[in-house]
Amino acid sequence: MRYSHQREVIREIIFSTNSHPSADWVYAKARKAIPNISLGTVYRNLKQLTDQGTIRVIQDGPLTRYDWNKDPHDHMKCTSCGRMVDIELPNDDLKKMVKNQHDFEVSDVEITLIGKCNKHD
Amino acid sequence: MRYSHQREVIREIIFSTNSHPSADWVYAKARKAIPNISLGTVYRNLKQLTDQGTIRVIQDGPLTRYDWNKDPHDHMKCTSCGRMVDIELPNDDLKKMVKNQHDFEVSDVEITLIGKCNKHD
DNA sequence: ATTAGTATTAGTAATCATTACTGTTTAAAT
DNA sequence: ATTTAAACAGTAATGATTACTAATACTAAT
Repeated sequence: MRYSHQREVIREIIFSTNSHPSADWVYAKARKAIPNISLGTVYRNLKQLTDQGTIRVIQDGPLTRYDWNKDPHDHMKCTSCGRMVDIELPNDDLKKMVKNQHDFEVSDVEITLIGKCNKHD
Repeated sequence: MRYSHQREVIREIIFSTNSHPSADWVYAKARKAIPNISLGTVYRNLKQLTDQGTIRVIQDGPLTRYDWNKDPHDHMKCTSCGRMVDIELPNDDLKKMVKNQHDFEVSDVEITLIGKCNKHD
């Protein structure tokens, strides 16, 4: 894939945060570096970066977010502050169990824990 | 909540399938019973039925789907046929572990297993 | 360094899912 | 039967994402 300044800026934005930003948030950030960057450019490059495995998509309800962390991991979503935090949960047992009991070959496990983080009560 | 024929038809459609239908699919079905039913009516009633706990929403990537099964359960999504099947997975250990290790009070656990079901190889 | 070829871009229009609005209909309480 | 508000059909508006197009800018070959 050919170099582009826009894509590089977008990549850096994703890699600079743990907040799992939306396309819109990336767009706002990107405009600070490249004021006339187009929203379409943001979407196109987010897709390309995802396709080539540089970043990944996470789904927060109907919201699409992006994440630089490609290691297998899960998420905790706080209902009070809305923040989504990474967490690593074991799932080997889950995979085995499903394979044995349902003959379903699991390639990926997505776990989202919804609740309240320690900043609230 | 006042009775409405439209809502009753929509409710029956959801309860008649295990396919976790989208709003659009429900709309298409509903038109067979009530040809001039409005898409807005479908959305409004799906929301009402969800709010009153008669049905529930499940998220399939960016797609919103509806489900009559309100028991706590998870989903297996087959990458070959796209079908989403219910499965009950234990998660008490998960909750305890997260509470102890991260001081995060889990109210809901959403697990989606992505892989291949036994109809494919 | 110049050129040529094509991926990428900005800007805009189009699409898709969902929600909001509005005047009319209808359930259901009096 | 009359009244009242919830629900409706039809349509417009919104928000997220994708598609289109003519201009621009990487990059490889000259």
